[in-house]
Amino acid sequence: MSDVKDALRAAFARAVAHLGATVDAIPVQEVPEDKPGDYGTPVAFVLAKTLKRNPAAIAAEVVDAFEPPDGVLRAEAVGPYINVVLDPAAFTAGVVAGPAPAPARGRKVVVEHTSVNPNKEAHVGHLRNVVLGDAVARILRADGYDVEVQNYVDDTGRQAAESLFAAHYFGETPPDPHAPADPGAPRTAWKLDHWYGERYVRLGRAKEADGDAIEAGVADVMHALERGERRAEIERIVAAQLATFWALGATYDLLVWESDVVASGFLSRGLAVLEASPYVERPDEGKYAGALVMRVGDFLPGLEEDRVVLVRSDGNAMYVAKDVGYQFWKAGLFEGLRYAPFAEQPGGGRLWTSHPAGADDADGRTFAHADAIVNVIDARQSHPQTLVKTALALSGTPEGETAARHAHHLAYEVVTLEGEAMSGRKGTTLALDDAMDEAVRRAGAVVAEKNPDLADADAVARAVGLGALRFAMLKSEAKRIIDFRWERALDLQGDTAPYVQYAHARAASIRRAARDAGLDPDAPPGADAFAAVGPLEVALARRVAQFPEVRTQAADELAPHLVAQYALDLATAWNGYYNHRGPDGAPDTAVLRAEPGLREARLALVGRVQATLAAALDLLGIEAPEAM
RNA sequence: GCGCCCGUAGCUCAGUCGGAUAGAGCAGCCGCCUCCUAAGCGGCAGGUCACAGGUUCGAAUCCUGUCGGGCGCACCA
Repeated sequence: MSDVKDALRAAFARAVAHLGATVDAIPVQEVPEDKPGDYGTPVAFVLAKTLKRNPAAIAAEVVDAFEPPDGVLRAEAVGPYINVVLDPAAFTAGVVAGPAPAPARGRKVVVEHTSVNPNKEAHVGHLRNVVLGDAVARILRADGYDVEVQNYVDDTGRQAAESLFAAHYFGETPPDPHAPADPGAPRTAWKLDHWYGERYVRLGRAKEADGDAIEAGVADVMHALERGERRAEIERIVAAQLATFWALGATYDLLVWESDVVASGFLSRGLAVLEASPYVERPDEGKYAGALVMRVGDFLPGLEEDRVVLVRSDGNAMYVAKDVGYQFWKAGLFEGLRYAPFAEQPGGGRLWTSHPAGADDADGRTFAHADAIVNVIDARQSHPQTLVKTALALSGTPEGETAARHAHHLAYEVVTLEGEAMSGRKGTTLALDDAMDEAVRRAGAVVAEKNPDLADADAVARAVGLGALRFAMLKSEAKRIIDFRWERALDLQGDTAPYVQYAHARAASIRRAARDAGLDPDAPPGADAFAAVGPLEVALARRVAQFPEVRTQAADELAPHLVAQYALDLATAWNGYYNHRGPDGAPDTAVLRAEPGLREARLALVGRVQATLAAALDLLGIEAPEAM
């Protein structure tokens, strides 16, 4: 059924061959609304050039030679276009039977996303990273790839050190993360990421008056972190952050700690590989004396300074060098991380973590060894990401070159807040937890108003509110700047998740009513049930049939917005079908009141629509309520 | 200065790797619930696809240039 386009390509190719011509790839496209036919091809234009003849005449000849595949009635020439008319019964029945399962790709993709500094609460800028990465992982998995989601924890960085030091500096003791939360108290009083974040911002302000002492204290904490002495504290902050991401519906396979990457020797081994490169050197004099630098000018033209520091003259590695080691490991070149369970995730599955005291294997599970790597990282980090990739390519090793070729930086643009840049350092952010609370609150108010008798009102409010938030981050391309504004992010009508969810609930409602009427909505319709379906059903079924190719394209392009746009299109097609009226002004697409036979066919189509809406939403990490 | 990204309706965005009359949502106006969920549907209005060249049977889409906006170019990450 979704293979109709493939079948058409083949059929067109045979007809074209009949004219003694060949075309490498025959485009098959949907026919515009008001033109005759369902699918069509402009291939006659291409042939016109080689055959040096009128495209309309060629189209007519192709039509003559065309033998319709199953599910297709006939072809007709519409000017220079060649359009085909589907057999409504056969096509609709094929769509209702469901799509072919996604092929097993036999390739493993490691998706790294989230990677929020473990020193403060996540804000709505991080929301975009989490939601984008989670959706990409879901899409790749659904499209047949073996997917592993990693979340990198920069536990040796300055930011983590500042938060830990801030608590000490202000003489405050962090709250017990297991103590029951006081519902009335602000999160900064009991949720550890918020608690530390508040101290972190306060410490930033205190630097003006007491900079030297703070600097010394932070440096001490950084050294302690490098020795792994304060890992437990960072782990508690990470756990607090994860609670938020889990509530959003994201899950992970592995936390990779920077300190473990370093301790496992990936940094030094990565550097050893790079040092063998003719592009890497250690100058004795000049401004880079004593540092290890990489010369990238041949590969990245136009740089003011073509040398990049990998290891500082004081011996400390730069982020780029550490990341090269990490990326090598992802690609399977290095071994040696140890693993321990970190948590059982509400969304499913055990979350593992790298850990110095862990085991060599994780219950028989193998991490890394990626065939392809996707790094979901802010577009502002494009430059260092390019440097990492260049370093892999410059390593002179086939593995490094392969890793570079299959590493993708999924760059997303910033999220501004009401037109203003956010700063975690200054504390001018909107906490993700607060945004989620507000989204659910607003959705709850609408649920109470629209459907006061709804049984699972709270669960529906969560699904709708969080769905709206996620959808707002996903519906346009990653390279678009998003300005977070309450009215738009939490809008519940128009091009939003609730619009799609509502269409889903409406379909579910019909199936419920069918059950109440003694029908089995899951029973396959009889062989001749589809005889009475017409153009309205075909138009809807055509939309449904697009789903697998949308999913595959979204996977190939790492572009969840394609799925979001498709979900809107399918919901629109379904709503239009549902509300359709005949020439007499009376509804003409009723399901349960249709004559027997047609009734079963429509009911089955509605079931397929519902399943497809739910599947599309699931790729975006959005729940599909049965009622709302 | 150099590099990357963006410029489509008043606003926010889609636009099937060059195809048919450029589509949605929001905002505005007009209609539709004795009918399976009106968070919905139909209609009206709104466009020199930033600008100028070029390639092509055909360009919002590809190439060159210009203008406007964002980001990046540390011994930070």
